[in-house]
Amino acid sequence: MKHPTGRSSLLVTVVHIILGFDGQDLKLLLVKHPDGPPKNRWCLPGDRLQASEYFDQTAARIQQTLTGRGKVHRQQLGAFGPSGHTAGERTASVVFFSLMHIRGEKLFPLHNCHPQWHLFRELPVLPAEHRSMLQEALQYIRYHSSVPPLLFKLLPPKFTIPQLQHLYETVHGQVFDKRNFSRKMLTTGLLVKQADKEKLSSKRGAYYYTQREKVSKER
Amino acid sequence: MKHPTGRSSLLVTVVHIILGFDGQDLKLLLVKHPDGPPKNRWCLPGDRLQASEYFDQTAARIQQTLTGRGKVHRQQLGAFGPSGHTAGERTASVVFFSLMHIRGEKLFPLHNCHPQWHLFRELPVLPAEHRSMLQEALQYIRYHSSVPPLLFKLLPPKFTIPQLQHLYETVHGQVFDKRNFSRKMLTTGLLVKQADKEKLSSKRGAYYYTQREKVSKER
DNA sequence: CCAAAAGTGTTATCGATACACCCATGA
DNA sequence: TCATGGGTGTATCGATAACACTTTTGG
Repeated sequence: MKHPTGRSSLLVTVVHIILGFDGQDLKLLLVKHPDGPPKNRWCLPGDRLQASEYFDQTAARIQQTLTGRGKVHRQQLGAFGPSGHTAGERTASVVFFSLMHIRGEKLFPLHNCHPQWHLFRELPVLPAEHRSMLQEALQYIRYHSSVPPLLFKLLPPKFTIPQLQHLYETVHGQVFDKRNFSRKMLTTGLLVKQADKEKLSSKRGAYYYTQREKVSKER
Repeated sequence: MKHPTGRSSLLVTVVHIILGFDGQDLKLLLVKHPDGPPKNRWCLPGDRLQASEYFDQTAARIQQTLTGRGKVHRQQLGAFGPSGHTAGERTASVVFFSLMHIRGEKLFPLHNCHPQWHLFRELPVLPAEHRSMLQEALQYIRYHSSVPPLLFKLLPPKFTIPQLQHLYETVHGQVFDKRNFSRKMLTTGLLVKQADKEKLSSKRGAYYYTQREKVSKER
């Protein structure tokens, strides 16, 4: 597997784009470094590989450390860079993204970086390279959100169709017809209607749904 | 952009999966290392980054060196590994794939590696990690071959519809209805019928087509 | 004249879209 | 009782899939 020898002088980090949905709003997990660089500026969470880690294990560890949860959807976007093209030190990043629902637990620091959920629609300005990583992630998610319903990974255990529609509209940046939307979601057969309703955001209340546990193989 | 400091001990290489189509058969470009490792065994071409190279530049250089052509479609699949999980030396690979038509020119060695086109349907056994890279590339190509017609990148300047169908069938590993196939291809508006015919593979002959130069912005 | 591959047209089905009204309830 | 958001049904259109026969020509 090895190619002509030589030791890389690259610094390789894993950057992890963590999107969350709390039932109302889409959010992005950002961290701020008190001692930088970049100093005191919000950016995407990331870390170096530890000994014997695969890239995806690093991503899982970052997420586990920050959010306390590791068993969630996660996917690699690709390798970026290396940046620092002219300088002596070069940095490459392997970028992952993850979709999780936010239960409201506390976030934990990673290497003294302060983590915080940010409303997706009101993000602070990120470093240029992080912006392009985020753009690619969004592009990927939009493109893949329909057929295998990727965005379902963002859902809390119980959710309503209007919440789900709101989520799709946020991600796609456009509005959908509510009848067509609910029909499409329902006909996937992946949603299970519950008996109880969510009554906070409307007087009538909207039925809760859960995701179907397992799609049994057809016979 | 940088994260907590420390120098990576990783060896980072770029692996490039180059698929070619000569109008008849789908082929894969493999190289054999006379001095290994892996010794005297066919595997996917690859190389280390040179100073100031981006990953995609490395991939372009590999392709340029081996085939003499650099201006072709190329895409990153992602980062693999790092392998060598237990040993001291760890290797990560950033994998690209590329689709090009084969004009029949000579191939050129890269670092003494002997390159050769192999029939896609009769590939030698590759190292395990290379097999999984190839699997992922195929999955990607199959999934994305319809909407923006990715496989068109494999086509020579002139080709026939039956050749195109044969290519699709090879990649997908299944057969398609010839009437539906040609209708779908023609209605994309991306093909331009030529006056002359290809007469080698049939008595009647099949019309040549070319790809439309540029899709002019509507109206 | 015949084998072999190229080329062509119609119908049925499915999924996607557009669109308008009634329901339940807290205030 | 009414304003607010939740829930439902129907008609149309375009894309896809299934399917069979005719054309050309080298041998």
